[in-house]
Amino acid sequence: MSPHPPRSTIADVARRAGVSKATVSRFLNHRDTLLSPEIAQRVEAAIEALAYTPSPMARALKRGRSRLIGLVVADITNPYSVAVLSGAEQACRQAGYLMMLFNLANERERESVGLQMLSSYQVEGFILNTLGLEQGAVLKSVLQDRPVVLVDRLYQGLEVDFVSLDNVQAIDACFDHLMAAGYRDFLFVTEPLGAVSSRIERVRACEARLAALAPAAEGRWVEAGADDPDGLARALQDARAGARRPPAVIAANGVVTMRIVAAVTALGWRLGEEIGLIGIDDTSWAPYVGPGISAVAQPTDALGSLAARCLIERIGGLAVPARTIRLPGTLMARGSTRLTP
Amino acid sequence: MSPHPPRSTIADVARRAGVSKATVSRFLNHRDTLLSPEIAQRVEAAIEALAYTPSPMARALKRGRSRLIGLVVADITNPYSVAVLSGAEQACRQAGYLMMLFNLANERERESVGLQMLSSYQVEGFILNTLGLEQGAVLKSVLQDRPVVLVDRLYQGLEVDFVSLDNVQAIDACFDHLMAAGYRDFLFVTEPLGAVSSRIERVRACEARLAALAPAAEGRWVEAGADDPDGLARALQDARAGARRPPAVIAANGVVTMRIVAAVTALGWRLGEEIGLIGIDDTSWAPYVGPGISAVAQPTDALGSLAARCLIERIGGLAVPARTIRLPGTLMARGSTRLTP
DNA sequence: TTGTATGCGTTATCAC
DNA sequence: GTGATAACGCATACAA
Repeated sequence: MSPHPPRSTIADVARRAGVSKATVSRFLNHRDTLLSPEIAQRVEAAIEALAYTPSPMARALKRGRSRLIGLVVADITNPYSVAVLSGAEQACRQAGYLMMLFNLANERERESVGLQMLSSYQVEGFILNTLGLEQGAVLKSVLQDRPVVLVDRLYQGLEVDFVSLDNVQAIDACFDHLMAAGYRDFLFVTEPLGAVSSRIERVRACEARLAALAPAAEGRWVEAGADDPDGLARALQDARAGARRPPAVIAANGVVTMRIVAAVTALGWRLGEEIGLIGIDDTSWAPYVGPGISAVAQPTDALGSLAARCLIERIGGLAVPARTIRLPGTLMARGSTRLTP
Repeated sequence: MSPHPPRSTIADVARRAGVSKATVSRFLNHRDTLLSPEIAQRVEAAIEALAYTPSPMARALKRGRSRLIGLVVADITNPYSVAVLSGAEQACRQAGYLMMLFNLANERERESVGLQMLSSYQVEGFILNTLGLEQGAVLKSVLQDRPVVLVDRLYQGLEVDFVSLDNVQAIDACFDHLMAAGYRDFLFVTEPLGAVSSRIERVRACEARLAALAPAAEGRWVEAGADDPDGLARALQDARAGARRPPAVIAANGVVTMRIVAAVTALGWRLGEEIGLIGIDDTSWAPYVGPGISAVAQPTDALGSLAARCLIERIGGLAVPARTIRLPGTLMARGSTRLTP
């Protein structure tokens, strides 16, 4: 008695139905055409009886196509990544693809490993949301001309479809809201820029808007890593010190928003009183921290499903130039930007 | 010119190195033994030159073993799931396994689909954190005697390794802390019980403790689904109405904690003043909502990596009776349970 | 120590 | 319409 009652194969089905393997295969793949109803019946019954399921592995080996899509995320701990992932996964599933996930856990050494791994599983395409440090050339070789779509982060020298938040619109929305609320002194806080395009874009958008607003309003930006909470606290204090009225802080994403909340709490300040706060990424907790934290919600679901759809189109053979899709964010005004003069 | 420069295979390597395919295969699998250094050199060089990577698919097909582990999570949107996943993924990786993820998105129809899918990819074992509604018998058939370890949620009629928070200890820790803080009136809030064993265990632990504490303390428990915020609000009001001093609410998990925070906010109450709150699951935002929310932190990383390790032991052939591993939680005391009489 | 041959579960190309 | 048969990329029993 074998411990693993081995899965039934196409051969088993063929035997039981009294037909050839080829016929069973035809039933599986071209059920509609080329099959006499009587035989189809028998095959179907045999499949049913044996609880037969095709082996995607063998199928992929033979066909060269795996019905697999590879997703690389920078950090699955980030709710943004998960939200995008959910959207993408749904779209993939609807199109009959399965998603293989590779999480970088923010370690850039893992980037090429992940790509290799996914690649070796014959994924038909990649959705990438990575650290962006790999060289374009290296990247291209492991990608092997398979379709790629980038989410949120652009790769230098890789001209492929790109789906992302409209960072300029999002930053502008923050400033519009803040100006209307009466704020005139600003501090933009981002994670260390590195080579991450979305971070850079947001900073640039911020600088541009600040330049346009001067001299009615003024501000600057700082990087705040996880390792230096004191630096962030000092930056906040400086912002307050140099301002006539409460300044407003703009957080580049949800992670930074949390760090700012921590710093503000440590300083004993109240959001919306001593300091204003708005951030990109609307998190589940934003409404309940302090007086509620204002935020620009990203259309994460749409981003994910669009990315998947673009990729699947490419896999299907679509050959148009690289597309860039920018989706607008939605401003959620809450107490943290209700300036009380 | 073909669009996909096809990946090089073992045959290409063999040709380039001037050896047989078998030799290359030996180099790959038994590098240490059975190989003359000179030939090994040549093979290695060829592999390098061609950037050859073995096809895990073909390998799995031949060997019957895929080096894949299937993980089914109830809801990837839940940070608890992600945290466990991270821990498990790391352990798998260290042991040379790749994890295939299937997210149920809380839809129970997907449960059997997911199992089938993973199963068809020849995963060598399963880590399951599911909705728990599938029949044991059905389950067994798709599992096909492959090793399984359950995380957080027990399956009726499936005697396999199980890794989870020590729910009794966690609930007791809550009560100990709450009693010490001076609370005497309690309300335990859980997601609808359904067939989810962890929810049931926590309620039972709560009932037991309440019974032991009576009549010095008293309380009850309620289910609070996402669809009925009013019901939760009423339950909270009832709890306050019937109590001499502020009652304490115990949330069965992070999701419920968030719902309670929303309800308390809507009622205009302050945590730690009109009402106490402690919850299982220490979330990133817990320290920053109101005066900070007390919580019992789950050792999510350890849970995940233990689950993976157990599974890998089983895959390796370990044949001991089903093990049950319960890890203690860690109480984080914050402002929400600082009773101010 | 190395090469030859076979088969893993499929699909595709031929015949019939 | 349907059935042999080869091939996908690899690992292994066996022969040399």
